Amino acid sequence: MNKLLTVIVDDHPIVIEGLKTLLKNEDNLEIVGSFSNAAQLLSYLSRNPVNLILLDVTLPDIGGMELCKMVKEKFPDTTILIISNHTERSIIMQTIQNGASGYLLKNSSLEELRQCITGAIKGTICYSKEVVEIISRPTKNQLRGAPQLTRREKQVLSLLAQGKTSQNIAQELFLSPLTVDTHRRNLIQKFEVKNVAEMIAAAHREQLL
Amino acid sequence: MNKLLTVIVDDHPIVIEGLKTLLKNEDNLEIVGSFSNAAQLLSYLSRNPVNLILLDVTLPDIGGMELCKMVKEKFPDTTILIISNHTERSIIMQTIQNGASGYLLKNSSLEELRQCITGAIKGTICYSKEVVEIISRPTKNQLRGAPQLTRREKQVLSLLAQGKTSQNIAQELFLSPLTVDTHRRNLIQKFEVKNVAEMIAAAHREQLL
DNA sequence: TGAAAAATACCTAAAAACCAGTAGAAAAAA
DNA sequence: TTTTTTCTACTGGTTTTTAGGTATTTTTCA
Repeated sequence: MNKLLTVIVDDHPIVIEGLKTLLKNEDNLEIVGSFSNAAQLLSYLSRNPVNLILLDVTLPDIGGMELCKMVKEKFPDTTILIISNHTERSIIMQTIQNGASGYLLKNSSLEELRQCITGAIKGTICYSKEVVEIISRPTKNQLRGAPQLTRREKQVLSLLAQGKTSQNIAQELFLSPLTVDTHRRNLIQKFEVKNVAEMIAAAHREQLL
Repeated sequence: MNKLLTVIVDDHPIVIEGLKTLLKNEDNLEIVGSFSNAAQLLSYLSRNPVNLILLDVTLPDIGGMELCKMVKEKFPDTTILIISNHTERSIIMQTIQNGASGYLLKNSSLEELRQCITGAIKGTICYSKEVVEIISRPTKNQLRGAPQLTRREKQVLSLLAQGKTSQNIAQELFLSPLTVDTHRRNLIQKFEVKNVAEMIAAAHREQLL
């Protein structure tokens, strides 16, 4: 089997050197080039065959995200592995959407790197362990999550969103206005907001209205 | 060019089969999955790249509307086409507002479907013929419409939604609290609501926040 | 340039919301 | 059945909003 023709794209020379060293002894892989920006890579690709690209997402000229997309359009048979420090879920998901076959953090072990490369070449998408964690843990928006509301509180919230005053609500629910007031205060505490206006906005964001 | 990776989400197996059959012979599109509820779709999306989602709005678990929004937040590059039987204007408009790239009725022709898919992928929003008719005749709701707000009013509205008091806002905008008060009152009048809480809810409905 | 719209600011007073507690009864969960 | 949560209601006090106005200065645009 031919060796995998591999290039590295990263604007940190140190990272390039590190990867080169790490992969020097891999016998099914040969590093044929390394570039510090997108233009260099594209120029090289148009002249030479490449099987695998190890790509950083932060580059001086084009965002790695777009670059990934461009490369995949022109050279769909080339496998792209993202090697990055970004731990934001959205960025990771986006790169995959743009055609990358995997995502590794720069502190990944050689073992993980090797595993991801072989996986990616076979066509599967491959993440390093930490990345899997990031993907599987819901976003902080979901993490903080909508507060747990009681039945009564939901009722009161909904009536507040209709512009009703405590008195109105009390009449409607056959309660003392003071009780409604308590519910209102508990709601504001649960939502961790300053007043009803902000609470309505928050409730809307959390799809509670 | 790669084939468009397409998934179908509908709780009617018959619709799924129908769409599959219709699209089987499209050579620039490949159906890689079909799901009967939102949870299945989300789980698949987190693991696999998808270019196009054909989505029904009525699903057993989450409303297609919310689902649409969620998907677009997490995977903004995925194109969503709504395929539905709902002919209510508000629903159609809402899906578009939530990030869908088009809306078709289930009785649309293959020709229309094809046209909408190519259009949507290119970034334009695409409706089938009947849907265009529905949209073009405005409803009484649309007649009342969202109020016309001035620049300052929008600012104040936004800050109110953040739970700020008139004093806070005044400081932030270098105004007299009394001025902010005036803006607030004008806003409440324009929205024809009773207080700020209801206004925030209304503003959210009209997609002004 | 002149009219209309928007932004600014003020007054008064009542109504409502917000804050910080407490506490008994009812319902749900352990 | 005991414990916990939820629902109920209260005291007392402060801050903010709301409702009725009026009025000057900027901006905008026709």
